[in-house]
Amino acid sequence: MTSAPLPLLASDLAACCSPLAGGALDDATAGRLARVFHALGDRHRVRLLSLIAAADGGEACVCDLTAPVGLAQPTVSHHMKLLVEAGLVTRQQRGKWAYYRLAPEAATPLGDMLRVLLAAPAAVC
Amino acid sequence: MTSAPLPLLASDLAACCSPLAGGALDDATAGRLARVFHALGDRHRVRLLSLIAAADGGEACVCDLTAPVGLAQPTVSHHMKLLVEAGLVTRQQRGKWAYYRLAPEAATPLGDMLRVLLAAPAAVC
DNA sequence: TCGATGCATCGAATATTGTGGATGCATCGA
DNA sequence: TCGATGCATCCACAATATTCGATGCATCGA
Repeated sequence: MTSAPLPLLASDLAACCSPLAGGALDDATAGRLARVFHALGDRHRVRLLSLIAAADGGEACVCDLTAPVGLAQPTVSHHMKLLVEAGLVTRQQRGKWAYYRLAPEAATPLGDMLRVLLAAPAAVC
Repeated sequence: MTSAPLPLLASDLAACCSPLAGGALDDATAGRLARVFHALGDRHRVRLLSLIAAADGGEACVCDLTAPVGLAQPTVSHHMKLLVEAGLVTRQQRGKWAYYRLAPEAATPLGDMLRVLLAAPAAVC
């Protein structure tokens, strides 16, 4: 994983959708998707995401998250950074606190799925 | 990543859905989801998946995949193993060839999304 | 102005992954 | 029976990720 504020869920993926090679995803598109999936490929990050989704007001600060996931504050901060870079979460600094909430641009298949999974994991069964 | 033929997409996730902690995913469920996402968190694997989806008859053998992704055969074999273990793909040995196809049990939010993404990446825009 | 608090970043140790050459096992056709 | 072919596994190396203590920067309340 490198960097780049990462587009992802919606808007910027628009820049992708280049000519498909025989119906299959081209490498660039695959790479973009993989970056989001990669961000979701850690149980702590999935947990963080769901904690935010379930949080009061749909937002949470790092201090709300460290205890539930059982990780140190710098570690949680690191994971949150990855989620933000993946475009899955937004960060808003309000005074002393940094509030995270699910990215709103998730009006995509991926976003739909996430909302379903995070809101009602029973639907997966 | 450890092992376990991994359940995933549908059926076995049924065993999950344990009592949710305050609306958030419990650790075990998060772990299960993360395992699937992790498998999708590599651009080559996303590519392999889409190549299979787009392949004639919906199935492909390793020999069909090495060239498009530009990886050596052992490497492709390794990635395919991960996809199978994640429950995203099934493997069927027919004579000399091993045929891979998308797992059918993908009648889940995750599966729906994958089908949309792989079939019509334009929908992501 | 000062101490306390919330977070991000840095740095370093450790653990996981991705990768492909070498190899071995089946299967197939001759 | 033999050589060729398709794959998986083994092994080792390089590249990445995860984790957290130490540290620094803001902000807040007194």
